[in-house]
Amino acid sequence: MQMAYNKKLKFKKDEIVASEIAKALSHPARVAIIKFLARQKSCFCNNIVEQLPLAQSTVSQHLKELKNAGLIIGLIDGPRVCYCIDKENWKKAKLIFGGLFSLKLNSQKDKCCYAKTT
Amino acid sequence: MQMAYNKKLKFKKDEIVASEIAKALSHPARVAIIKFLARQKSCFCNNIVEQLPLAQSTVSQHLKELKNAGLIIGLIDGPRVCYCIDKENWKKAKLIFGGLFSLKLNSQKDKCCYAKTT
DNA sequence: GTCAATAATCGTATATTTGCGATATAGAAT
DNA sequence: ATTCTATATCGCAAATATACGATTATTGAC
Repeated sequence: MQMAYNKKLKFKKDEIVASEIAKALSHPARVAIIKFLARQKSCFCNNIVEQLPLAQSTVSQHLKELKNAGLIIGLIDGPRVCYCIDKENWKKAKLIFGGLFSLKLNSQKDKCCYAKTT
Repeated sequence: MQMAYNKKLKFKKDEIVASEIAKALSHPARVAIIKFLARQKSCFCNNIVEQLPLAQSTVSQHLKELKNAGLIIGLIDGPRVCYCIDKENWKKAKLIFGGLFSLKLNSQKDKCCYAKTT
């Protein structure tokens, strides 16, 4: 799971962490899974598969990615697996993204962005 | 820029929009660029290149992706290009992600997630 | 005009992601 | 034990992403 040429390690920790959460949410299926898990009480794997226009094996892969990113937890319940959002990590992710989107934007009128668009 | 086998279109609009913003932020270089632009008054392209451990052509590609996602704007200023955050769209992105991370999580104790971890 | 500087694009190599069918695994039911 | 169900993993193909050097296009300075 390494980035091409391993450039990832040259970035700051917080930038890497934020990008990893973003990557976990960078596919509509994974966004859909998160939304589904948030509102469902029952969250067996097969319920998730039913919700998505993808094959079971593909959904399983997306679940694995969300699990690796720490956003969800999978728990064995008899022959099935029950998935749910990892509330602890979800809270952390919320804080990280909240921080990113709350960056105070400097007014740049006096320096640039006053010419024609590319 | 199509998803494999074009499955993207089978998802809901809001899920696609959220995933596209997430994808734009799914690389540490692009997170770093956003953070840099937020705090800088001068935001010429070469300033951004200096900040990153990547070649000019690679940075240019990352800028293009952020531009395509609508998160930044590039404006010609003489021989240079000045980049800045698209405040309007940034606000929208903030709302979309805010909405996602503010999903009320149902308590799932009574239905699942009480067994051993996978 | 020529030259230098800036940034985008092209071409290419490599890595990663996405997707599916087939198979494997594990537990439940019989 | 056999069978069924649920899910993960494997193997493969196609699509995308990442990265760089080389080239191109544009502008400004001379």
